Amino acid sequence: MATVPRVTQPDSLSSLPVKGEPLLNSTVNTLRDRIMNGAYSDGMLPPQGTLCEELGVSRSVVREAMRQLQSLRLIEVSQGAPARVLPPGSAAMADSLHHFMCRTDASLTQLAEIRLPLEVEITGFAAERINAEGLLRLHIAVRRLTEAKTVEEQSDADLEFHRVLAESTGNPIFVFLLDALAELLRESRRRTIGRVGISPALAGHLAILQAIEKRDVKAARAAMGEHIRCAIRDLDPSNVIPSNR
Amino acid sequence: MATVPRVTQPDSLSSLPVKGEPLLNSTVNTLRDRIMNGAYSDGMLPPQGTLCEELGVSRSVVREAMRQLQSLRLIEVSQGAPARVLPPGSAAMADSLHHFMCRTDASLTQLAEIRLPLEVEITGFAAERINAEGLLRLHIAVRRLTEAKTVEEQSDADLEFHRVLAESTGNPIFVFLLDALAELLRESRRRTIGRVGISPALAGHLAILQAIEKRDVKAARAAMGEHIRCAIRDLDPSNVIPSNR
DNA sequence: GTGCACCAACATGTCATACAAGTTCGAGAA
DNA sequence: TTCTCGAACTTGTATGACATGTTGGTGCAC
Repeated sequence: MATVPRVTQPDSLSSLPVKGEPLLNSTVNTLRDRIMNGAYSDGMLPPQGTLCEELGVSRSVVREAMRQLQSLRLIEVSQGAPARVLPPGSAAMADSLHHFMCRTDASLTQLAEIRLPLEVEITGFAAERINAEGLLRLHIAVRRLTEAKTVEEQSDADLEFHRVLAESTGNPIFVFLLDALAELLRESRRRTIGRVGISPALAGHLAILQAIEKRDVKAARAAMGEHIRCAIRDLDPSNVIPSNR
Repeated sequence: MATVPRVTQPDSLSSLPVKGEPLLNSTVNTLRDRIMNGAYSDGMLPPQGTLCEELGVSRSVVREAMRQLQSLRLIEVSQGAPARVLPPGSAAMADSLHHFMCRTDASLTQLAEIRLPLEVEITGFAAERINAEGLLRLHIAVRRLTEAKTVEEQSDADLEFHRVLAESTGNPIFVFLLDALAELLRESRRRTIGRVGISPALAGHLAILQAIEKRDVKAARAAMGEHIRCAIRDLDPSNVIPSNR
């Protein structure tokens, strides 16, 4: 791939203490930079006591900093064991989206309105870029959907199909965004499948797969558009997203 | 508008202490629920000491909980003054997107690949749903772009145009997502404008505005698609997003 | 009376210490 | 060899103390 602008982590100067800035801020920045730069590549953070000595701050500051990193989903802390670095994922984004929707009274229908263009675009790229392995995974996902016994399995197979498409774009941000949306639509989707069955989803997936195999971008986009619009129609108005995690 | 599924905050039971769960978790949940439910509607949280008594926990716990809410961008804390509730915004999402892009080496070009379908869809909805006030604001934004002296003003006018379109969809999630993307593309856009001038942006905006005034959804979408693709072409490969906030 | 400077009360930031509770891992028993 | 158990380590919570920043009112100067 050609040289392309990247989101980089400039030389981390954040360690040097800034006068007037709370100690906590620089501590958070230092730890975040270390994590982003791949220090702690074994996934284990040093114990809080060690960090205190290294950074020259008290355990309160280290603890509060780690709490922030925990909410950012950069690390996971549990009592007794040292904190672990989490792999990059969509959980943080799902959190922020969830909070936003709760506080602005946005509806699931409006969320699906965002999903539509994303999935359509993903499908278009996938039709252009998918490789043999991706096609195989799509076939497997379709088969899993037909053979799934429980609603849980059906929902998983459905999600897997869309995820393979997103991965086939070669653009990780598509996967990231789709995951975040899926997280919020998860419960809703499960109930929809339980109510209307898998027929609509299966028909949609087959049409999409067929178009993709022909490398027909236009038809693939159209099929996905229809598939999503159909899913929106089937949205159960009583479905809500639970606020607890 | 019809009755539609909403993201709701179910009756907050999270206050009841769960055995084995760290005190901190329930404290975070309690405070978050209170904020989401509109307690503290004056925007001011009680002092930490008061919260300690109310929740029956020590100040350490309250402080760590507030740190988490701070990283979630739900509150803002500053020394000396009590913490304030922040209005819902896209900052948290921009954070998570930023972290994800840093850790996965995603490029700005890939980010723009996501922006394309979103903006096109937004423009389509805007062409259908925009009202007189929205049209007026679009005209003003175009005029501001032509009359802007500094790169800063140009960049602002550019952003304003896209923001009005997003707001015209009536779907707050579009605004939310676009804001988060814009935050990351901000520096890049500024440099692009400084390098290639406003002519391409201005031409694009005019074409879009013209199509929207005719309520021509197809033409509006096409014009926005061309506009964004043009912006992607002009992306300066040397542009990077700074990691500090 | 009006406006300013200043100070007291208050709130948060940071530190130190102590103990409770959970995890890990090796020594020793079966 | 395998299982059990406990010591050492690590995080969770509480408390008290002091530093630093903010707020609002008092009282002086004009």
